[in-house]
Amino acid sequence: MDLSSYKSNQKILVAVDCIIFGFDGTQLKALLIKRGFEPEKGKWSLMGGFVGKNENADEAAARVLAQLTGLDNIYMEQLYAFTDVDRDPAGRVISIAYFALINIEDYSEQLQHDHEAKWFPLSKIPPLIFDHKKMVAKARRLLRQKVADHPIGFELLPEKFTLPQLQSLYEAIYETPLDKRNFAKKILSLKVLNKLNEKEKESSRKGAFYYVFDSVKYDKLQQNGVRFI
Amino acid sequence: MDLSSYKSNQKILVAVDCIIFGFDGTQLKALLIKRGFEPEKGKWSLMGGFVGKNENADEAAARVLAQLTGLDNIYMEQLYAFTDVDRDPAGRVISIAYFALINIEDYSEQLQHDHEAKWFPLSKIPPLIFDHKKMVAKARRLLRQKVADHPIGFELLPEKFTLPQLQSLYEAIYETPLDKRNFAKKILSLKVLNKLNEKEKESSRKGAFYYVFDSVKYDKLQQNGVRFI
DNA sequence: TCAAAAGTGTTCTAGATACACCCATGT
DNA sequence: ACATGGGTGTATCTAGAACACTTTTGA
Repeated sequence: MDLSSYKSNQKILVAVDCIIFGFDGTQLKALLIKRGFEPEKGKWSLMGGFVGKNENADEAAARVLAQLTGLDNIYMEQLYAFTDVDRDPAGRVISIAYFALINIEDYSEQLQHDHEAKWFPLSKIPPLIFDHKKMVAKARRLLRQKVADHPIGFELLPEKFTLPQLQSLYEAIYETPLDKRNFAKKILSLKVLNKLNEKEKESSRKGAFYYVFDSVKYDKLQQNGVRFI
Repeated sequence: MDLSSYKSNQKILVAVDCIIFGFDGTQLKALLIKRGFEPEKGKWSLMGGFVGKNENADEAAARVLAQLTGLDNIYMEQLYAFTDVDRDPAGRVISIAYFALINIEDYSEQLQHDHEAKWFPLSKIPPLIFDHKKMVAKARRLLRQKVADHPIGFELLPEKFTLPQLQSLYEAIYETPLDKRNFAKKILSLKVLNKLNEKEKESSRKGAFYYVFDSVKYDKLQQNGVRFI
Protein backbone atom coordinates (compact mmCIF):
# COMPACT_ATOMS: atom_id res chain seq x y z
CA MET A 1 0.00 0.00 0.00
CA ASP A 2 1.17 3.43 -0.67
CA LEU A 3 1.09 6.43 1.52
CA SER A 4 -1.66 8.27 -0.23
CA SER A 5 -5.09 7.95 1.26
CA TYR A 6 -7.58 5.50 -0.12
CA LYS A 7 -9.96 8.25 -1.08
CA SER A 8 -7.78 10.01 -3.56
CA ASN A 9 -7.37 6.92 -5.69
CA GLN A 10 -9.28 6.00 -8.73
CA LYS A 11 -11.87 3.28 -8.66
CA ILE A 12 -12.07 0.96 -11.59
CA LEU A 13 -14.70 -1.33 -13.04
CA VAL A 14 -13.74 -4.94 -12.44
CA ALA A 15 -15.05 -7.61 -14.76
CA VAL A 16 -14.61 -11.34 -15.07
CA ASP A 17 -14.41 -13.24 -18.36
CA CYS A 18 -14.66 -17.00 -18.66
CA ILE A 19 -12.80 -19.22 -21.06
CA ILE A 20 -14.99 -22.29 -21.10
CA PHE A 21 -13.46 -25.43 -22.52
CA GLY A 22 -15.34 -28.49 -23.67
CA PHE A 23 -14.41 -31.67 -25.47
CA ASP A 24 -16.70 -33.35 -27.99
CA GLY A 25 -14.84 -36.63 -28.24
CA THR A 26 -12.50 -35.41 -30.94
CA GLN A 27 -11.90 -31.72 -30.62
CA LEU A 28 -11.20 -29.32 -27.84
CA LYS A 29 -13.61 -26.42 -28.04
CA ALA A 30 -14.31 -23.09 -26.40
CA LEU A 31 -17.74 -21.63 -25.78
CA LEU A 32 -18.20 -18.12 -27.15
CA ILE A 33 -21.16 -15.77 -27.24
CA LYS A 34 -22.34 -13.11 -29.57
CA ARG A 35 -22.06 -9.94 -27.60
CA GLY A 36 -25.50 -8.45 -27.03
CA PHE A 37 -24.64 -4.85 -26.26
CA GLU A 38 -22.36 -2.01 -27.19
CA PRO A 39 -19.49 -1.58 -27.64
CA GLU A 40 -18.70 -4.29 -30.16
CA LYS A 41 -22.28 -5.56 -30.19
CA GLY A 42 -22.67 -8.62 -32.43
CA LYS A 43 -19.02 -9.61 -32.26
CA TRP A 44 -17.85 -12.88 -30.74
CA SER A 45 -16.71 -12.65 -27.19
CA LEU A 46 -16.03 -14.58 -24.03
CA MET A 47 -18.83 -14.76 -21.54
CA GLY A 48 -18.30 -12.18 -18.84
CA GLY A 49 -19.79 -9.85 -16.29
CA PHE A 50 -18.92 -7.34 -13.63
CA VAL A 51 -17.82 -8.14 -10.13
CA GLY A 52 -20.60 -6.98 -7.84
CA LYS A 53 -20.53 -5.23 -4.52
CA ASN A 54 -20.97 -8.31 -2.42
CA GLU A 55 -19.06 -10.99 -4.23
CA ASN A 56 -15.46 -11.80 -4.91
CA ALA A 57 -14.16 -12.59 -8.38
CA ASP A 58 -14.56 -16.35 -7.98
CA GLU A 59 -18.18 -15.87 -7.09
CA ALA A 60 -18.74 -13.49 -9.97
CA ALA A 61 -17.20 -15.97 -12.39
CA ALA A 62 -19.32 -18.80 -11.02
CA ARG A 63 -22.43 -16.66 -11.36
CA VAL A 64 -21.62 -15.71 -14.94
CA LEU A 65 -20.92 -19.30 -15.79
CA ALA A 66 -24.14 -20.52 -14.24
CA GLN A 67 -26.01 -17.89 -16.21
CA LEU A 68 -24.64 -19.15 -19.47
CA THR A 69 -24.56 -22.87 -18.86
CA GLY A 70 -27.10 -23.50 -16.13
CA LEU A 71 -24.33 -25.46 -14.44
CA ASP A 72 -23.13 -25.34 -10.88
CA ASN A 73 -20.02 -26.82 -9.37
CA ILE A 74 -17.95 -26.38 -12.42
CA TYR A 75 -14.20 -26.74 -12.32
CA MET A 76 -12.92 -23.23 -12.53
CA GLU A 77 -9.74 -21.40 -11.80
CA GLN A 78 -8.45 -17.88 -11.95
CA LEU A 79 -6.22 -17.38 -14.95
CA TYR A 80 -4.88 -13.86 -15.04
CA ALA A 81 -5.90 -10.25 -14.53
CA PHE A 82 -5.89 -8.22 -17.74
CA THR A 83 -5.47 -4.60 -16.89
CA ASP A 84 -4.31 -2.57 -19.86
CA VAL A 85 -5.60 0.96 -19.75
CA ASP A 86 -7.25 0.84 -23.16
CA ARG A 87 -8.32 -2.76 -23.28
CA ASP A 88 -11.98 -1.75 -23.32
CA PRO A 89 -12.71 1.26 -25.51
CA ALA A 90 -15.77 2.15 -23.47
CA GLY A 91 -13.85 2.95 -20.33
CA ARG A 92 -11.38 1.77 -17.79
CA VAL A 93 -12.27 -1.82 -17.04
CA ILE A 94 -9.96 -4.52 -15.86
CA SER A 95 -10.90 -8.11 -16.34
CA ILE A 96 -9.99 -11.11 -14.28
CA ALA A 97 -10.08 -14.09 -16.61
CA TYR A 98 -11.16 -17.52 -15.44
CA PHE A 99 -10.85 -20.80 -17.15
CA ALA A 100 -13.50 -23.44 -16.76
CA LEU A 101 -13.81 -27.03 -17.87
CA ILE A 102 -17.20 -28.51 -18.53
CA ASN A 103 -18.59 -31.73 -19.85
CA ILE A 104 -19.95 -30.63 -23.16
CA GLU A 105 -22.91 -33.00 -22.88
CA ASP A 106 -24.17 -31.27 -19.78
CA TYR A 107 -24.58 -28.06 -21.64
CA SER A 108 -28.11 -27.49 -22.82
CA GLU A 109 -28.99 -26.55 -26.38
CA GLN A 110 -31.63 -24.26 -24.97
CA LEU A 111 -29.16 -22.01 -23.25
CA GLN A 112 -26.99 -22.04 -26.30
CA HIS A 113 -29.82 -20.39 -28.20
CA ASP A 114 -30.78 -18.02 -25.42
CA HIS A 115 -27.33 -16.53 -25.35
CA GLU A 116 -26.42 -16.93 -28.98
CA ALA A 117 -23.56 -19.06 -27.79
CA LYS A 118 -21.54 -21.48 -29.84
CA TRP A 119 -18.75 -23.99 -29.40
CA PHE A 120 -15.69 -23.30 -31.53
CA PRO A 121 -12.79 -25.70 -32.08
CA LEU A 122 -9.66 -24.04 -30.77
CA SER A 123 -8.19 -24.07 -34.24
CA LYS A 124 -11.15 -22.06 -35.52
CA ILE A 125 -11.71 -19.32 -33.00
CA PRO A 126 -13.18 -16.30 -34.79
CA PRO A 127 -11.91 -12.77 -34.19
CA LEU A 128 -12.78 -11.75 -30.65
CA ILE A 129 -13.38 -8.41 -29.02
CA PHE A 130 -10.87 -6.56 -26.87
CA ASP A 131 -8.05 -8.73 -25.55
CA HIS A 132 -10.10 -11.90 -25.50
CA LYS A 133 -7.83 -13.62 -27.97
CA LYS A 134 -4.95 -13.22 -25.56
CA MET A 135 -7.14 -14.64 -22.82
CA VAL A 136 -7.92 -17.74 -24.83
CA ALA A 137 -4.27 -18.26 -25.69
CA LYS A 138 -3.27 -17.96 -22.07
CA ALA A 139 -6.01 -20.30 -20.95
CA ARG A 140 -4.86 -22.86 -23.43
CA ARG A 141 -1.30 -22.73 -22.14
CA LEU A 142 -2.54 -23.12 -18.59
CA LEU A 143 -4.73 -26.06 -19.56
CA ARG A 144 -1.76 -27.90 -21.01
CA GLN A 145 0.34 -27.19 -18.03
CA LYS A 146 -2.32 -28.04 -15.46
CA VAL A 147 -3.50 -31.20 -17.05
CA ALA A 148 -0.02 -32.68 -16.85
CA ASP A 149 -0.06 -32.90 -13.10
CA HIS A 150 -3.59 -32.36 -11.91
CA PRO A 151 -6.55 -34.61 -12.47
CA ILE A 152 -8.60 -32.02 -14.26
CA GLY A 153 -8.87 -33.69 -17.65
CA PHE A 154 -11.70 -35.75 -16.24
CA GLU A 155 -13.78 -32.61 -15.86
CA LEU A 156 -14.08 -32.49 -19.62
CA LEU A 157 -15.44 -36.01 -19.88
CA PRO A 158 -18.61 -37.66 -18.67
CA GLU A 159 -18.33 -39.34 -15.31
CA LYS A 160 -17.90 -42.69 -17.03
CA PHE A 161 -15.37 -42.64 -19.84
CA THR A 162 -13.24 -45.09 -21.77
CA LEU A 163 -9.50 -45.13 -22.15
CA PRO A 164 -9.72 -44.30 -25.86
CA GLN A 165 -11.83 -41.27 -24.95
CA LEU A 166 -9.36 -40.15 -22.36
CA GLN A 167 -6.53 -40.63 -24.80
CA SER A 168 -8.28 -38.57 -27.48
CA LEU A 169 -8.70 -35.82 -24.94
CA TYR A 170 -4.99 -35.72 -24.16
CA GLU A 171 -4.22 -35.86 -27.85
CA ALA A 172 -6.48 -32.90 -28.42
CA ILE A 173 -4.97 -30.91 -25.59
CA TYR A 174 -1.40 -31.55 -26.68
CA GLU A 175 -2.15 -31.67 -30.37
CA THR A 176 -0.06 -34.76 -30.75
CA PRO A 177 -0.83 -38.45 -31.23
CA LEU A 178 -0.02 -40.77 -28.34
CA ASP A 179 0.78 -44.46 -28.37
CA LYS A 180 -2.17 -46.27 -26.87
CA ARG A 181 -0.11 -48.95 -25.16
CA ASN A 182 2.10 -46.44 -23.43
CA PHE A 183 -0.85 -44.26 -22.62
CA ALA A 184 -2.80 -47.06 -20.98
CA LYS A 185 0.25 -48.26 -19.10
CA LYS A 186 0.94 -44.84 -17.72
CA ILE A 187 -2.58 -43.88 -16.77
CA LEU A 188 -3.42 -47.22 -15.22
CA SER A 189 -0.16 -47.30 -13.30
CA LEU A 190 -1.38 -44.28 -11.36
CA LYS A 191 -4.17 -46.43 -9.98
CA VAL A 192 -6.66 -43.63 -9.74
CA LEU A 193 -9.15 -45.08 -12.21
CA ASN A 194 -11.71 -47.74 -11.39
CA LYS A 195 -12.68 -50.06 -14.21
CA LEU A 196 -16.40 -50.69 -14.48
CA ASN A 197 -17.92 -53.93 -15.63
CA GLU A 198 -19.64 -52.18 -18.45
CA LYS A 199 -18.76 -51.24 -21.98
CA GLU A 200 -19.32 -48.29 -24.23
CA LYS A 201 -20.57 -49.78 -27.49
CA GLU A 202 -21.30 -46.79 -29.67
CA SER A 203 -17.95 -46.30 -31.20
CA SER A 204 -16.80 -49.84 -31.80
CA ARG A 205 -18.08 -53.37 -32.19
CA LYS A 206 -15.93 -54.75 -29.45
CA GLY A 207 -16.79 -51.99 -27.03
CA ALA A 208 -14.45 -50.29 -24.59
CA PHE A 209 -14.64 -50.59 -20.83
CA TYR A 210 -15.78 -47.61 -18.88
CA TYR A 211 -13.65 -46.17 -16.12
CA VAL A 212 -14.37 -43.66 -13.40
CA PHE A 213 -11.92 -41.40 -11.68
CA ASP A 214 -11.45 -42.27 -8.02
CA SER A 215 -10.74 -39.09 -6.15
CA VAL A 216 -10.15 -40.89 -2.87
CA LYS A 217 -7.31 -42.91 -4.34
CA TYR A 218 -6.02 -39.77 -5.96
CA ASP A 219 -5.99 -37.81 -2.72
CA LYS A 220 -3.89 -40.49 -1.11
CA LEU A 221 -1.39 -40.27 -3.93
CA GLN A 222 -1.51 -36.52 -4.02
CA GLN A 223 0.93 -36.09 -1.15
CA ASN A 224 3.85 -36.84 -3.39
CA GLY A 225 3.05 -35.32 -6.73
CA VAL A 226 1.63 -37.06 -9.73
CA ARG A 227 2.26 -36.75 -13.42
CA PHE A 228 -0.71 -37.61 -15.53
CA ILE A 229 1.13 -37.53 -18.80
CA MET B 1 -19.68 -9.05 -20.33
CA ASP B 2 -23.14 -9.00 -19.00
CA LEU B 3 -26.14 -7.27 -20.30
CA SER B 4 -26.31 -4.56 -17.71
CA SER B 5 -24.86 -1.25 -18.67
CA TYR B 6 -21.39 -0.28 -17.60
CA LYS B 7 -22.66 2.66 -15.62
CA SER B 8 -24.77 0.78 -13.15
CA ASN B 9 -21.87 -1.29 -11.96
CA GLN B 10 -19.73 -0.72 -8.99
CA LYS B 11 -16.24 0.57 -9.28
CA ILE B 12 -13.62 -0.86 -7.01
CA LEU B 13 -10.21 0.23 -5.79
CA VAL B 14 -7.50 -1.83 -7.42
CA ALA B 15 -4.19 -2.25 -5.64
CA VAL B 16 -1.00 -4.15 -6.34
CA ASP B 17 1.12 -5.86 -3.71
CA CYS B 18 4.63 -7.15 -4.31
CA ILE B 19 6.19 -10.23 -2.86
CA ILE B 20 9.88 -9.48 -3.24
CA PHE B 21 12.25 -12.40 -2.91
CA GLY B 22 15.95 -12.18 -2.27
CA PHE B 23 18.67 -14.67 -1.49
CA ASP B 24 21.53 -13.93 0.85
CA GLY B 25 23.69 -16.90 -0.01
CA THR B 26 22.05 -19.19 2.49
CA GLN B 27 18.47 -18.19 3.02
CA LEU B 28 15.59 -17.21 0.84
CA LYS B 29 14.07 -14.00 2.14
CA ALA B 30 11.14 -11.69 1.53
CA LEU B 31 11.21 -7.94 1.83
CA LEU B 32 8.49 -6.52 4.08
CA ILE B 33 7.68 -3.01 5.22
CA LYS B 34 6.19 -1.52 8.31
CA ARG B 35 2.92 -0.08 7.17
CA GLY B 36 2.97 3.69 7.54
CA PHE B 37 -0.72 4.50 7.58
CA GLU B 38 -4.07 3.30 8.83
CA PRO B 39 -5.62 0.79 8.89
CA GLU B 40 -3.12 -1.55 10.51
CA LYS B 41 -0.45 1.13 10.80
CA GLY B 42 2.79 -0.22 12.21
CA LYS B 43 2.10 -3.81 11.22
CA TRP B 44 4.24 -5.73 8.76
CA SER B 45 2.99 -5.76 5.24
CA LEU B 46 3.93 -6.33 1.65
CA MET B 47 4.88 -3.28 -0.36
CA GLY B 48 1.92 -2.11 -2.37
CA GLY B 49 0.08 0.74 -3.99
CA PHE B 50 -2.97 1.58 -6.04
CA VAL B 51 -3.28 1.18 -9.77
CA GLY B 52 -3.50 4.66 -11.23
CA LYS B 53 -5.64 6.08 -13.97
CA ASN B 54 -3.03 5.81 -16.67
CA GLU B 55 -1.17 2.65 -15.91
CA ASN B 56 -1.85 -1.04 -16.03
CA ALA B 57 -1.16 -3.35 -13.13
CA ASP B 58 2.30 -4.34 -14.39
CA GLU B 59 3.27 -0.71 -14.53
CA ALA B 60 1.85 -0.02 -11.11
CA ALA B 61 3.78 -2.93 -9.65
CA ALA B 62 7.00 -1.79 -11.32
CA ARG B 63 6.47 1.71 -9.97
CA VAL B 64 5.86 0.47 -6.46
CA LEU B 65 8.89 -1.75 -6.64
CA ALA B 66 11.10 1.05 -7.92
CA GLN B 67 9.88 3.24 -5.08
CA LEU B 68 10.93 0.73 -2.50
CA THR B 69 14.11 -0.62 -4.01
CA GLY B 70 15.33 2.04 -6.38
CA LEU B 71 15.60 -0.73 -8.92
CA ASP B 72 14.40 -0.88 -12.47
CA ASN B 73 14.17 -3.83 -14.79
CA ILE B 74 13.39 -6.27 -12.10
CA TYR B 75 12.09 -9.70 -12.87
CA MET B 76 8.45 -9.56 -12.00
CA GLU B 77 5.35 -11.51 -12.74
CA GLN B 78 1.69 -11.33 -11.92
CA LEU B 79 0.78 -13.87 -9.31
CA TYR B 80 -2.92 -13.75 -8.54
CA ALA B 81 -5.77 -11.35 -7.97
CA PHE B 82 -7.07 -11.37 -4.41
CA THR B 83 -10.61 -10.17 -4.39
CA ASP B 84 -12.43 -11.16 -1.25
CA VAL B 85 -15.05 -8.64 -0.28
CA ASP B 86 -13.69 -8.07 3.21
CA ARG B 87 -10.01 -8.51 2.60
CA ASP B 88 -9.34 -4.88 3.47
CA PRO B 89 -11.36 -3.63 6.45
CA ALA B 90 -11.18 -0.05 5.21
CA GLY B 91 -13.22 -0.67 2.10
CA ARG B 92 -13.62 -2.71 -1.02
CA VAL B 93 -10.17 -3.08 -2.48
CA ILE B 94 -8.95 -5.89 -4.65
CA SER B 95 -5.26 -6.54 -4.92
CA ILE B 96 -3.31 -7.97 -7.77
CA ALA B 97 -0.24 -9.59 -6.26
CA TYR B 98 3.09 -9.67 -8.06
CA PHE B 99 6.15 -11.59 -7.29
CA ALA B 100 9.56 -10.18 -7.91
CA LEU B 101 13.08 -11.54 -7.69
CA ILE B 102 15.96 -9.28 -6.89
CA ASN B 103 19.61 -9.59 -6.21
CA ILE B 104 19.75 -8.78 -2.56
CA GLU B 105 23.08 -6.98 -2.94
CA ASP B 106 21.57 -4.43 -5.28
CA TYR B 107 19.18 -3.30 -2.62
CA SER B 108 20.37 -0.25 -0.79
CA GLU B 109 20.47 0.04 2.98
CA GLN B 110 19.35 3.62 2.63
CA LEU B 111 16.02 2.69 1.12
CA GLN B 112 15.61 0.02 3.70
CA HIS B 113 15.65 2.70 6.38
CA ASP B 114 13.50 5.13 4.45
CA HIS B 115 10.69 2.65 4.21
CA GLU B 116 11.24 0.79 7.43
CA ALA B 117 11.72 -2.27 5.31
CA LYS B 118 13.33 -5.50 6.34
CA TRP B 119 14.32 -8.84 4.86
CA PHE B 120 12.73 -11.83 6.57
CA PRO B 121 13.73 -15.44 6.04
CA LEU B 122 10.70 -17.27 4.70
CA SER B 123 10.66 -19.46 7.76
CA LYS B 124 10.35 -16.37 9.97
CA ILE B 125 7.75 -14.20 8.34
CA PRO B 126 5.97 -12.18 11.03
CA PRO B 127 2.18 -11.82 11.16
CA LEU B 128 1.08 -9.78 8.15
CA ILE B 129 -1.92 -7.58 7.51
CA PHE B 130 -4.99 -8.58 5.51
CA ASP B 131 -4.46 -11.59 3.26
CA HIS B 132 -0.76 -10.94 2.76
CA LYS B 133 0.19 -14.22 4.35
CA LYS B 134 -1.78 -16.05 1.68
CA MET B 135 -0.01 -13.97 -0.94
CA VAL B 136 3.41 -14.95 0.32
CA ALA B 137 2.45 -18.61 0.43
CA LYS B 138 1.17 -18.49 -3.10
CA ALA B 139 4.25 -16.66 -4.32
CA ARG B 140 6.42 -19.27 -2.79
CA ARG B 141 4.58 -22.07 -4.53
CA LEU B 142 4.90 -20.24 -7.83
CA LEU B 143 8.60 -19.66 -7.29
CA ARG B 144 9.20 -23.36 -6.82
CA GLN B 145 7.20 -24.23 -9.83
CA LYS B 146 8.67 -21.56 -12.08
CA VAL B 147 12.25 -22.11 -11.17
CA ALA B 148 12.02 -25.74 -12.28
CA ASP B 149 11.64 -24.86 -15.93
CA HIS B 150 12.48 -21.22 -16.35
CA PRO B 151 15.85 -19.59 -15.90
CA ILE B 152 14.72 -17.20 -13.21
CA GLY B 153 16.83 -18.44 -10.34
CA PHE B 154 19.67 -16.37 -11.76
CA GLU B 155 17.71 -13.21 -11.01
CA LEU B 156 18.34 -13.83 -7.34
CA LEU B 157 22.10 -14.05 -7.74
CA PRO B 158 24.75 -11.58 -8.80
CA GLU B 159 25.62 -11.67 -12.46
CA LYS B 160 28.66 -13.79 -11.70
CA PHE B 161 27.95 -16.70 -9.41
CA THR B 162 29.50 -20.01 -8.51
CA LEU B 163 27.99 -23.46 -8.77
CA PRO B 164 27.93 -23.86 -4.99
CA GLN B 165 26.02 -20.58 -4.76
CA LEU B 166 23.53 -21.69 -7.36
CA GLN B 167 23.11 -24.98 -5.60
CA SER B 168 22.48 -23.29 -2.25
CA LEU B 169 19.81 -21.24 -3.94
CA TYR B 170 18.00 -24.28 -5.24
CA GLU B 171 18.37 -25.94 -1.89
CA ALA B 172 16.81 -22.92 -0.23
CA ILE B 173 13.94 -22.81 -2.70
CA TYR B 174 13.16 -26.48 -2.38
CA GLU B 175 14.16 -26.78 1.24
CA THR B 176 16.06 -29.92 0.51
CA PRO B 177 19.73 -30.80 0.18
CA LEU B 178 20.97 -31.70 -3.28
CA ASP B 179 23.88 -33.87 -4.32
CA LYS B 180 26.54 -31.58 -5.73
CA ARG B 181 27.75 -34.03 -8.34
CA ASN B 182 24.30 -34.58 -9.74
CA PHE B 183 23.53 -30.90 -9.49
CA ALA B 184 26.62 -29.85 -11.43
CA LYS B 185 26.07 -32.55 -14.02
CA LYS B 186 22.50 -31.51 -14.62
CA ILE B 187 23.02 -27.77 -14.70
CA LEU B 188 26.11 -27.93 -16.88
CA SER B 189 24.47 -30.37 -19.27
CA LEU B 190 22.01 -27.64 -20.17
CA LYS B 191 24.91 -25.65 -21.57
CA VAL B 192 23.48 -22.30 -20.69
CA LEU B 193 26.23 -21.28 -18.31
CA ASN B 194 29.57 -19.86 -19.32
CA LYS B 195 32.48 -20.59 -17.05
CA LEU B 196 34.72 -17.62 -16.35
CA ASN B 197 38.42 -17.83 -15.80
CA GLU B 198 38.06 -16.33 -12.40
CA LYS B 199 37.40 -17.63 -8.94
CA GLU B 200 35.36 -16.54 -5.98
CA LYS B 201 37.74 -16.82 -3.03
CA GLU B 202 35.73 -15.57 -0.09
CA SER B 203 34.04 -18.71 0.94
CA SER B 204 36.77 -21.28 0.47
CA ARG B 205 40.51 -21.65 0.19
CA LYS B 206 40.41 -23.40 -3.08
CA GLY B 207 37.98 -20.95 -4.60
CA ALA B 208 35.08 -21.72 -6.90
CA PHE B 209 34.86 -20.73 -10.52
CA TYR B 210 32.41 -18.05 -11.50
CA TYR B 211 29.77 -18.69 -14.11
CA VAL B 212 27.42 -16.39 -15.98
CA PHE B 213 24.07 -17.25 -17.46
CA ASP B 214 24.08 -17.10 -21.24
CA SER B 215 20.64 -16.03 -22.34
CA VAL B 216 21.47 -16.42 -26.02
CA LYS B 217 22.25 -20.08 -25.59
CA TYR B 218 19.16 -20.42 -23.47
CA ASP B 219 16.90 -18.89 -26.07
CA LYS B 220 18.11 -21.38 -28.62
CA LEU B 221 17.28 -24.23 -26.28
CA GLN B 222 14.02 -22.69 -25.26
CA GLN B 223 12.12 -23.97 -28.28
CA ASN B 224 11.86 -27.40 -26.80
CA GLY B 225 11.39 -26.95 -23.10
CA VAL B 226 14.04 -27.16 -20.45
CA ARG B 227 14.07 -28.50 -16.94
CA PHE B 228 16.46 -26.72 -14.67
CA ILE B 229 16.15 -29.12 -11.84
C1' DT C 1 50.22 -30.28 7.56
C1' DC C 2 45.72 -29.84 8.05
C1' DA C 3 41.09 -28.05 7.63
C1' DA C 4 37.55 -26.69 4.48
C1' DA C 5 35.21 -26.41 0.48
C1' DA C 6 35.58 -27.45 -4.73
C1' DG C 7 35.52 -30.59 -8.23
C1' DT C 8 34.68 -34.85 -10.56
C1' DG C 9 32.79 -40.33 -12.63
C1' DT C 10 30.45 -44.73 -12.38
C1' DT C 11 26.82 -47.86 -11.35
C1' DC C 12 22.10 -48.76 -10.73
C1' DT C 13 17.28 -48.09 -11.30
C1' DA C 14 12.99 -46.47 -13.03
C1' DG C 15 10.42 -44.36 -16.29
C1' DA C 16 9.80 -43.24 -21.24
C1' DT C 17 9.69 -44.72 -25.82
C1' DA C 18 9.25 -47.67 -29.73
C1' DC C 19 6.99 -51.17 -31.66
C1' DA C 20 2.98 -55.40 -33.65
C1' DC C 21 -0.19 -58.71 -32.92
C1' DC C 22 -4.53 -60.90 -31.22
C1' DC C 23 -9.43 -60.12 -29.50
C1' DA C 24 -14.42 -59.26 -29.56
C1' DT C 25 -18.25 -58.14 -32.01
C1' DG C 26 -21.88 -56.41 -35.43
C1' DT C 27 -22.89 -56.59 -40.07
C1' DA D 1 -15.82 -63.88 -42.97
C1' DC D 2 -14.34 -59.57 -42.44
C1' DA D 3 -13.87 -54.87 -40.96
C1' DT D 4 -13.39 -51.97 -36.98
C1' DG D 5 -11.59 -50.39 -33.01
C1' DG D 6 -10.00 -52.40 -28.20
C1' DG D 7 -6.65 -54.41 -25.60
C1' DT D 8 -2.10 -56.01 -24.31
C1' DG D 9 3.82 -57.10 -23.51
C1' DT D 10 8.75 -56.63 -24.39
C1' DA D 11 13.15 -54.66 -25.51
C1' DT D 12 15.74 -50.52 -25.56
C1' DC D 13 17.16 -46.09 -24.15
C1' DT D 14 17.64 -42.18 -21.24
C1' DA D 15 17.44 -39.47 -17.21
C1' DG D 16 17.72 -39.39 -12.31
C1' DA D 17 19.61 -41.17 -7.95
C1' DA D 18 23.07 -42.97 -5.09
C1' DC D 19 27.49 -42.80 -3.79
C1' DA D 20 33.43 -41.28 -2.17
C1' DC D 21 37.63 -39.74 -3.17
C1' DT D 22 41.11 -36.24 -4.83
C1' DT D 23 42.40 -31.29 -5.37
C1' DT D 24 43.56 -26.70 -3.94
C1' DT D 25 45.20 -23.46 -0.89
C1' DG D 26 45.24 -20.26 3.22
C1' DA D 27 46.19 -20.44 7.91
